[in-house]
Amino acid sequence: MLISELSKRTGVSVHTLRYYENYGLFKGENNKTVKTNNYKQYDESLIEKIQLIKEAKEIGFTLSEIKDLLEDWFNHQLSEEKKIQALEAKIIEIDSKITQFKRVKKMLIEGIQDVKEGKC
Amino acid sequence: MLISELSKRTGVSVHTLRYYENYGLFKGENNKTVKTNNYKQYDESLIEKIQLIKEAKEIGFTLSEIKDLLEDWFNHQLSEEKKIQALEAKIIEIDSKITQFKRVKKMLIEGIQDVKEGKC
DNA sequence: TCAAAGCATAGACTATACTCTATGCTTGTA
DNA sequence: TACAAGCATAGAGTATAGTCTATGCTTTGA
Repeated sequence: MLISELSKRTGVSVHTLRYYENYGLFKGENNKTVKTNNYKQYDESLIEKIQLIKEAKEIGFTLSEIKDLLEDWFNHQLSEEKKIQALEAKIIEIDSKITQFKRVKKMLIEGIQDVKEGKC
Repeated sequence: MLISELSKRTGVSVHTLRYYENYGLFKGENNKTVKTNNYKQYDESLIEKIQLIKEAKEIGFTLSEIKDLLEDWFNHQLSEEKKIQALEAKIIEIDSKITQFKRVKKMLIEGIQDVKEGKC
């Protein structure tokens, strides 16, 4: 598919998709059978990849982190073991982030208590 | 205390503290008994407040969001009920963020499965 | 007492992640 | 076939959150 379809199907603007592509998060391919233009083709599998990028960004991962993860994940040179290590490292990061969220939640709950006791 | 002590005790640089103060996250007071300078005094209670700012930032809250929350929380004009509402709203946001984290975690776990099955 | 360290304000600079504009070529449709 | 819409690259502009520099006054300690 071309970039505008990718944009429609992922909900990410064409501009942003181009930015991501230049950043190195994914790559479209020039269709070599067509010589009159240099339009890029984007693979069906990118839809899922871009959904992951969106979600990862929303939970605060930087593009740089996402890039590193994707590069490991889809690197055919990398051993299965190394890929799993990269993914597991991210899962551990997520777990510690969740812990941090719970800590802030606790602070806010304590804040509610303080307000109820007229301490604020 | 003066700003450098506040910096040491919170681990936030003097520059960043000034940035936060100008942003409106908290306020130091000029000591009116001293007329030779305009050094600002920072209250002991700010330490906890700044810890909260740090944690909230680390979990992805913007300074603008943090400002709004603190303004409600420590606004003496605001009713107890409204304060609790503001705090509860943030707690709900945190819960939905945690859900989102778990969703990304699930994606990564599925990624590990795919790698193990040779799908990547 | 005088120099270093600390305080204040103001403004310039940086990084990240977009977002938009300009320009030019290609494609598709009335 | 003409012209709007789509594609591409390049580069400028924006918002957030710092981070740093300049300047000048004040305090403190050898």
